[in-house]
Amino acid sequence: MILHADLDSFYASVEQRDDPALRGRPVLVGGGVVLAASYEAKAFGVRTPMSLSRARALCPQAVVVPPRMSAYSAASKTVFEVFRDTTPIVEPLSIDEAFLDVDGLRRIRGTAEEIAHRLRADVRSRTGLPITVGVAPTKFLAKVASAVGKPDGLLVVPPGGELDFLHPLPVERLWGVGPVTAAKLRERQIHTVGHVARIGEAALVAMLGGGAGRHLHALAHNRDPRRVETGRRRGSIGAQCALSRSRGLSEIEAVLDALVDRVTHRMRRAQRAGRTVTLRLRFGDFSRATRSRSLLKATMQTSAILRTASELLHEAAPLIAERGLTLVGVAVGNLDSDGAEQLELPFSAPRADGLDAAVDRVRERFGAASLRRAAMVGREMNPSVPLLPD
DNA sequence: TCTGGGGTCCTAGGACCC
DNA sequence: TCTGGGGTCCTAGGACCC
Repeated sequence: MILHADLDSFYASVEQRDDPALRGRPVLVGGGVVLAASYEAKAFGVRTPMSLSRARALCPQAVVVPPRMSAYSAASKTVFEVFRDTTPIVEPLSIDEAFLDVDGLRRIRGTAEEIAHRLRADVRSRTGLPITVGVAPTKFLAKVASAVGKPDGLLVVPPGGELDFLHPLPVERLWGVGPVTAAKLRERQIHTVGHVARIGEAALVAMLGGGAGRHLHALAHNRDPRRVETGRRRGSIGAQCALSRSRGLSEIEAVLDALVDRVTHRMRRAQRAGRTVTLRLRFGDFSRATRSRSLLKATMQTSAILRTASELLHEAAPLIAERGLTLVGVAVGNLDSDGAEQLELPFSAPRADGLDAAVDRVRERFGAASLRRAAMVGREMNPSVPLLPD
């Protein structure tokens, strides 16, 4: 059985924990937008992400507090310690939720339900925060169960009872159904998960495309073979900033400079180098665009990443002049996947067999594309390195 | 419903390679 | 000289998640 553990209104709960005056009252955490709302505020229809002005209109008596990210990080750290004390197989999903695999613990720790019960009590006593746990045979169903069990609850879907639980739920409960897909389904009078399960895979594929169609068909039948995976690493690190008024290119460059600085600082702290720089843009009409470029070699150097981001920005200048910019962001991806670490590996091994054998090893291990890249990197660092025959 | 900041995954075409 | 099938990588966009 799999547990999905999800803290309730995480940021708002931390605020209520740390300031007794906020307990029992509607609390909104946010700046321009609601990042979290306490259950007292949700009762008035406040949701995330909703503009703060609209949230105040719905719930005038709400207390608004600015976010304190360091407090939330600290609370999250303690919660994940409780998770890892429960089972070594923990897969974090975000700052406030994770999957836990408790198969194999039965003889020492009891049934999944007993473990979940204790987990909730441990989180409560060690952090003072409410948490909801869903228990089910699959990841997907455990996540649905925790959503249905909120707030401060425990919901177990017993083996054999999966479809009875799942089929009456609205289609929006399916993982991967957002506003666009929900609208397409509702257009065809499909409102429940049970209905999705009945209409057949071919019809879903025709409606939503191959990937999404097969995915939803499988979930609606509770077919989800994914294991709880430990040790997953992020694929990208980024930062972005909404712009309240239109600015000239030089002002945007200054913002970009600060964003790149933030990103590379985080990359160095995480010891990750990246090879693909992506510039994210959002315009006055809320349309979006991305521009990206892959470097020859993974880097975490501010200068190299800023230079690339700046080039991309100038290439997008006509688009920005035409539509006006409301958000700029930068992300670095391809983290450590194909960069310096791998390219250096075959050459650092002791070798008496010379360059040709090393070239063969690189080709065999990483493919021709990496070999070309290695050759280019080599020439960049030392132009006297001969060009390799392919 | 007038929209923050951090991410993931999928699709699709074109370049290039064997 | 022309052709094909299979594969990787790059770029861009889009939907979705918390």
